[in-house]
Amino acid sequence: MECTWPESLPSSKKKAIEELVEGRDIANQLRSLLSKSAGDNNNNNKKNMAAPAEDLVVKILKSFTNSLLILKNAESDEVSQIQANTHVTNWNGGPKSSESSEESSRSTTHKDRRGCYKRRKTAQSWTKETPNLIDDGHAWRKYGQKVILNAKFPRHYYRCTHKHDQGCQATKHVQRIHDDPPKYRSTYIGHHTCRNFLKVPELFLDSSPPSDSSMLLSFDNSTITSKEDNPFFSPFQSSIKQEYKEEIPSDHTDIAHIQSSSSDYLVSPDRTVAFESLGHMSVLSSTLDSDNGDVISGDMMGSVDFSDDFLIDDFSLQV
DNA sequence: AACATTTGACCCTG
DNA sequence: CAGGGTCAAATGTT
Repeated sequence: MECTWPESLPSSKKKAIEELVEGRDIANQLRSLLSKSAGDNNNNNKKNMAAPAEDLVVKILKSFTNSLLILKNAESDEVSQIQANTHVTNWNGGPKSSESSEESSRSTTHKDRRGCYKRRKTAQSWTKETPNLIDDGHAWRKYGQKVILNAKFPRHYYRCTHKHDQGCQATKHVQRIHDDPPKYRSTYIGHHTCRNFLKVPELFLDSSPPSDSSMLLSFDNSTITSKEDNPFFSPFQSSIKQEYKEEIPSDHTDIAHIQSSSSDYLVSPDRTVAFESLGHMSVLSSTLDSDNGDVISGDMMGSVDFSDDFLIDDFSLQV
């Protein structure tokens, strides 16, 4: 499949974005409403608040449903689920040569002492670029570092910590690609089959205004992505301990600082409110199962790892 | 002691 | 053969 995100958004996607923006706005209203409600919830106005909140929630769900339908009907819909507006810049779903350059086409043979050395053949990969080093919620273990030709910075190779105990084949490599405005390109290869990351009680739906520092799932700057795909996914767990230390700019030298700031993105009371309001209203599954099911459970599913709780939350919201 | 990182060698592919 | 991905011994950290 072609993996590069089109230069100009198709009109259907623009429409989808409009819908999502509307959904966000309504969610903002809902948030205000709920916060007011929470402010004086020991009064007797529970019932007053319930009706308009419900109405707004219905609007949100409808808006998201429309978005999904639009996206589903768009060409290359599987990409759109992931890439619309995100930092993801490339998706390698099949034989492709530009960026990953890692496409074996021959059989691999084991050799002696390196034992089970086996280069991944057809694993899908996708890249994203982030200005920060952000925990993505998985436990990664560094297994190598290479100086790359024509690259100013070495490339760091990570595999899932649970490669051995759970057979998780996910790997990634991260390379700093810009210095001044720090920019890191992460390439994820394969998907996680482990379930190591801590469950996230909140839904990371950014229903807050753009002024909010939250980035995850923001419909302005990014979109719903899988946890795997989203660099801001990781809530509590710092999965990469000593990553990038020689490349981190002076003001980011403190790993702990970086990780805590990523947590700031993630733990947003606003999103918690949104989740608690919406989480039980999952309606989408039927739509997705009937139509997008192939996308979810197929290759894309495999590569992006939608098989977790977070995925469920995501799609529950999108209705 | 257990686990993670570092690092040079090995291996694969173009 | 060069470049890049992976392995695993050595070393560091908790």
